[in-house]
Amino acid sequence: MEYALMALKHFAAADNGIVTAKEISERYKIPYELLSKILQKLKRDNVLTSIQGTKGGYQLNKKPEQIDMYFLMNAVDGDMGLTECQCNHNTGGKCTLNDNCTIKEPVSQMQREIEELFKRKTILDFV
Amino acid sequence: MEYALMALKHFAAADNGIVTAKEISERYKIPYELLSKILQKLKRDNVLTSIQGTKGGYQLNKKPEQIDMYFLMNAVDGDMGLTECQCNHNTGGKCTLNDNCTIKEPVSQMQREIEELFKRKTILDFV
DNA sequence: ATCAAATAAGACTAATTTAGTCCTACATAA
DNA sequence: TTATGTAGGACTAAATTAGTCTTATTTGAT
Repeated sequence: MEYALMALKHFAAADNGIVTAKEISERYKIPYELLSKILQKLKRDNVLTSIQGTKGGYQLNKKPEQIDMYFLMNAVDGDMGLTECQCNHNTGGKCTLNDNCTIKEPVSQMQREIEELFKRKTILDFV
Repeated sequence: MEYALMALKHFAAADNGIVTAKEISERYKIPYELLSKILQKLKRDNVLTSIQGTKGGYQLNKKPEQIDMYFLMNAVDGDMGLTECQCNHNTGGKCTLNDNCTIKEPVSQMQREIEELFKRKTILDFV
């Protein structure tokens, strides 16, 4: 996650310029292949666009203020959740405790509040 | 964490009564030894008191509204943090990226906001 | 005294997750 | 045709975590 944020901050500062994975990797001492994977995920979720070949690289596809932390965490780290069951709450989220869980409602309430907080934070807050 | 919350909800409902690990474990189908460990942690951090021997068990040591989620997560799951470096921020928190980290300030700002949210939530919200 | 029912706690296991590496394929500008 | 880039799958090693096993200790009751 921190790698994604640092990279996106860099893209935001580069202001629509094309930047390569190698540049970012060297500049911030982030393992190249690991960073590549992260940038590919960001591309897959349309946060970045990519240009292949020589003179290729990545480019922001959204304004910094349009990229929020909730979206980012789901894109980069996978579903985020307060508890096990809240993790996949948007993919049908099965609760392993089933009938025995006594805290479904307050937990999902809290999950909503966390999500709101994360949705309010955008890359703009990181530049 | 969910086990701790369910247990504490049960204690709150039992209203200062003594409850054994076995009771809770059977009632909610929580593995006995695992639950025991959790209750011991809660005791270690003075959320519960324990009474040994026959007729022993655990008892709430604070009012539900005095037990907040931030404290709880630290007690049960260990330090909680948005990022690696924020995890042990109260134990000197070393950042593995050192000088290369470009997002220290906004990350710790966000960490503070998360902590505030967690501190506002107490067991009272779960009963 | 002894027994049963409880907490206390350390050592261990198995499964999962995750950071990071390795390798190969493909795209493209010069 | 070559150098430089993205794309992506397979793999490894380390850390984490849920859960188990075992042993010790406390204490009320018979």
